[in-house]
Amino acid sequence: MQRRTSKVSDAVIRRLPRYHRYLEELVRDGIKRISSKELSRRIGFTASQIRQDFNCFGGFGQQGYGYNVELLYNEIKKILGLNERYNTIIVGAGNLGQAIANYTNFRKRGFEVKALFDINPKLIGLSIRGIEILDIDKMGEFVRDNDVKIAILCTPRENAQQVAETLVEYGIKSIWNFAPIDLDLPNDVIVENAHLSDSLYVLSYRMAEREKENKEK
Amino acid sequence: MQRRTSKVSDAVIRRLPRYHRYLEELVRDGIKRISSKELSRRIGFTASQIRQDFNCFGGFGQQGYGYNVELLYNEIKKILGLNERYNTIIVGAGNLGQAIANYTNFRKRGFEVKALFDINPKLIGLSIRGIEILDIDKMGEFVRDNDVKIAILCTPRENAQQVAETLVEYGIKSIWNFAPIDLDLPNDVIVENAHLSDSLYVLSYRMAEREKENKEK
DNA sequence: TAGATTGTTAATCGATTAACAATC
DNA sequence: TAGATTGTTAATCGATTAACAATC
Repeated sequence: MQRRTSKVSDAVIRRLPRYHRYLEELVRDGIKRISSKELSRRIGFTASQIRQDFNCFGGFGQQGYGYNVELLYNEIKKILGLNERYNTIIVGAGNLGQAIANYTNFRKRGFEVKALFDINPKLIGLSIRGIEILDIDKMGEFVRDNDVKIAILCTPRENAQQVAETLVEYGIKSIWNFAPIDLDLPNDVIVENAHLSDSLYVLSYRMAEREKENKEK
Repeated sequence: MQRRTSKVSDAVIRRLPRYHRYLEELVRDGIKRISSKELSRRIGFTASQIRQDFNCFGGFGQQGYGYNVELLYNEIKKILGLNERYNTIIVGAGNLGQAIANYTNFRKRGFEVKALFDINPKLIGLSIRGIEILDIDKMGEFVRDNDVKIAILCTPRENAQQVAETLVEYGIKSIWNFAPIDLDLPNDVIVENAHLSDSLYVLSYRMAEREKENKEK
């Protein structure tokens, strides 16, 4: 139960996907090396922060030279676990669930949707890009038999907690949660929220703030 | 250009939608008053932080009593700008764009999708919940004629920057960006990112981290 | 070798938590 | 009045930035 692992802060972790994106672009553009200064100019973090961030995971650079783009990109990929493949299921085959099943980018990155589940008899039996929508009653069996590592939760808010508990019973340890609710689950279950409405409300907050500023003038 | 407005930090702002959610639940459950201590127990922020956060916007509580749930809920709603209505358009009518158009929750909150836009002739002319998919060439005209306040950007990464620039030319000042790219736009344009893959990668990071911890044992 | 740039330590800044006087 | 709980100031903690020695 000890926690030796020098915990990397959440702030750093949430910057990693952005590094990944920019490094991918550099690779795409055929750029071979980059300094923290130049990366700073592009990505918008300070050079100091960039070096600090990378050094949470070990030194990937070389004094006087900078960073080898390809090497750094591969390291970040590995840190993010993007060298692995993960079987996933989508629970809740409504519009959002179907959209995610349809979204090929995730599959390209190693996240493969093996099935969708729903309670709606009208949906059960349909296929999205060759992925079947199954009865939610079959979920437990499916999880056990198909080495499912991630559940993508796209049910309405009302059902989310209960469905999540069921998933955990069946051995799921990672949930990507789109339902607008904070799941209450055992500590060893990893939950990452994609609360779209929270994000939209921040946008609307900033609009309201702007409005207020303009009035005050 | 002066910035007198006592700027509320991003950390506080990003907690507001969560307060909103919990307060809504309290209202739904018919609870009339709540102390920061009890709210802390439910929401998981410290009582101290809760009081600090609310006091960024003025004192909504009463010593010895706590907070009136309904009043507080309405204040948070107002702060988030959720007492307003906003006309929106969705640009990019692929799976994600369609899913968002279909998602009735946003409309209930005052975000009304007036049209979708796409370049794909197969999609143009179709309707999603009575909302038409129009040719992207009509976008400028539509924005001008329909008091569109928010553009929801759901194009592929490759087109996002260019489409965003066009939107800004037509007067759009707020963009909810689902494309996996950081848009480079004038400072007065409000951009809120909903980078789904970034969120997924954080999940996969935590899985990889867990894996490593287990190995080290 | 001289110049560039990292890795890392120290300084600063901002956000969170604790404490408590004010007051309902 | 006594008890509860806020609003707010002060203390602490953690994250970001600056500085610089190490070194390619």
